[in-house]
Amino acid sequence: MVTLEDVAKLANVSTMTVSKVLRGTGAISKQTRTRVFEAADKLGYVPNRLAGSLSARKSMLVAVLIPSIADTVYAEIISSLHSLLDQASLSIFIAESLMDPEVEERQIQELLSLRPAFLVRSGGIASTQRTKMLLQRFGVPHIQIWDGDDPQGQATVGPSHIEAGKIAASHFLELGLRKVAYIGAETHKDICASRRMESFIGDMTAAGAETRVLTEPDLPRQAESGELLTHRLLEDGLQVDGIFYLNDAMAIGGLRFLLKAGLRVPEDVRVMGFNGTSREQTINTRLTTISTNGHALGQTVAKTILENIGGQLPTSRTLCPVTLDLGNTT
Amino acid sequence: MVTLEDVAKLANVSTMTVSKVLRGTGAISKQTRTRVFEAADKLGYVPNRLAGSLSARKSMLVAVLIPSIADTVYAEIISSLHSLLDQASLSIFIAESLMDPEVEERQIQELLSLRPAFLVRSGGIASTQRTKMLLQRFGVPHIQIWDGDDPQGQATVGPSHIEAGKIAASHFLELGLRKVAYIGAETHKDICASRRMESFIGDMTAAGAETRVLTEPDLPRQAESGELLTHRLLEDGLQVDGIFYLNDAMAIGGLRFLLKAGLRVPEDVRVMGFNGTSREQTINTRLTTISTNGHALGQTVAKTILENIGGQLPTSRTLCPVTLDLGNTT
DNA sequence: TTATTATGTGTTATCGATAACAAAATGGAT
DNA sequence: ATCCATTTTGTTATCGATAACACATAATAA
Repeated sequence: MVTLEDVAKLANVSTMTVSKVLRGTGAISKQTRTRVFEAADKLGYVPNRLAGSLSARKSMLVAVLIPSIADTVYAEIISSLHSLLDQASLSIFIAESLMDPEVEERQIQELLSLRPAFLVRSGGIASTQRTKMLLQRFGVPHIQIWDGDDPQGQATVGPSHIEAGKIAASHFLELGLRKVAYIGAETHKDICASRRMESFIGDMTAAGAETRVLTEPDLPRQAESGELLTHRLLEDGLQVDGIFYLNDAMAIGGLRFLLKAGLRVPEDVRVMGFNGTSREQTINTRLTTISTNGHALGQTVAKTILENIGGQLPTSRTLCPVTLDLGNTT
Repeated sequence: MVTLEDVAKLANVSTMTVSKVLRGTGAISKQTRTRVFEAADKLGYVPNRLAGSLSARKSMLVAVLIPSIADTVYAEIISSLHSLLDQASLSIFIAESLMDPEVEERQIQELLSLRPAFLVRSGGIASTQRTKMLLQRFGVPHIQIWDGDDPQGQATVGPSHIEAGKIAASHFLELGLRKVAYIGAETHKDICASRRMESFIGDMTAAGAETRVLTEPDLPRQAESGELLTHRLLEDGLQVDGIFYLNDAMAIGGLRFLLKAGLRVPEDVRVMGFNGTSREQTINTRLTTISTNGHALGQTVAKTILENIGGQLPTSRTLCPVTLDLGNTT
């Protein structure tokens, strides 16, 4: 393995000089610079950032902890985050918390063991006491994303799920709906979803509408679950004129079932999703949904990181806009 | 920051003893073990893996380079990879190549600077000469995924895109189609897509069918592009009875356009996608598609890594199955 | 010419762990 | 009590860089 020293020997300078040249710090004459570059190039030298970070007591790593990489929302955020951080030579490493506080704790420990410069962590789950202590003790600049309503991190970037619920409610109310349902899954773990549900149900109830909540723990948040729960809702003989789903996938499953059951959407029942991830995928139906812009969120996070790298990350809160995307299901 | 030494002092032993206890190596008496654990616990010690890896000359890092994190296929692979590697305390860090050989080269360099134990890299693009040299020189165990037809890595895991194209062709031929088109995008960069296209067109032509290829560089591989290119195809006045799309998103866009244009699917035109990512998302239409199992792929990769960690990664090739998912568009 | 700055370049200590080997403690067996 | 084999613990060197400062060398001023 080629080291700084090998390059130094070939270029006939000290390792320190090579280090300076390669990082562009310090004052090195043009000739030695080219000599060093040539040597490094000839040897195919790739710096060892493990050693570098250890020595400099600062790393170029950004740790990201999200519930699931396979979830489009987070994937989009990370992708956008990556593309900006990349320009600053910051590497991203990721872990999944699966919405489980215990897992989150373990993962954060793993992540911290790499001594990242920043920790980007999805909020929305009830972190354990130990997790909070760890974060505090380590003093890593810590950005919480997704749960914009809860300013836990030093910086918080995310949509307000309370607002999302309000938007759904006000839209349903404008349409004059009087009997509505919320259909979700795993509500006990997902604080963000709970916020949407509560503010939605709260507003609807306050306006005198009849409400119903259907959730079931340990149900994957997929189309089939939407179908299942919608099926259950209808079985109960309940007549609803609007359903707000946990996410788009479940809304689509629900739609599937409603149409199969002979109901007309939006004439008989109106349907609203959350997340806007399905806009791309549907053919005739454009789901009415409340969407957040993952790309923008990622950008904001990246900007926050780049602006504060090396310094103190100030406490701040950025609320990302949530917008109502009118489709043809309401 | 708490170090090994702090723990050692508190437990009244040497750092080496602490190191051994925490890693479970060497023979340490039960009492010192508990003493060390208690001390570590009290101090909230989290090992510094930068230092550890540097010292042990081996890291617990797995580098992953894929075209795009936001792409469902890859996200699924990484997610499944993560969940297995996690059990072995292997951390994943990722980078996007954007299907650009230059970017790939830069990213690989960044990734190698962390001295990963394994490099998982998506094939399907034409790597630069320097990239190949780097990989060889570094001798990192290197697993190529996605392009199962091209055994470039020490281990290759992926579907055969040639087979995928053949499956599409044979299905179309069984249905008696005589005039078919392939609609794609960015074909010059994406070798995998090219393989599908070529084997599809090859087989169709060999069977005497009339074929047409419509691709355009620098077009995002999204629904809109599918709409656009399908529009263009129809404009040309060409009558086709089957279209094979680059991926599901584009197929869905295509479908959207075909239906808008008053064509019946599958009666007038048959449509086939690739990837099976949309099964979840559609409501009435189940797109006929050729799908690969990203989860299984990730598992295979993880297994390969876990089995060969610390040792030599033997050259191997695992072809992942591609299956025809019959929907109602053919 | 000598003193005084800049401008380059090199020295030494250090970061936080682990490997490899060395030393001490323990426990029978004689 | 002595010795050898185990079991347990500690020492020293090292991994590959960087920080901080020290030392040359060249450029400018007095």
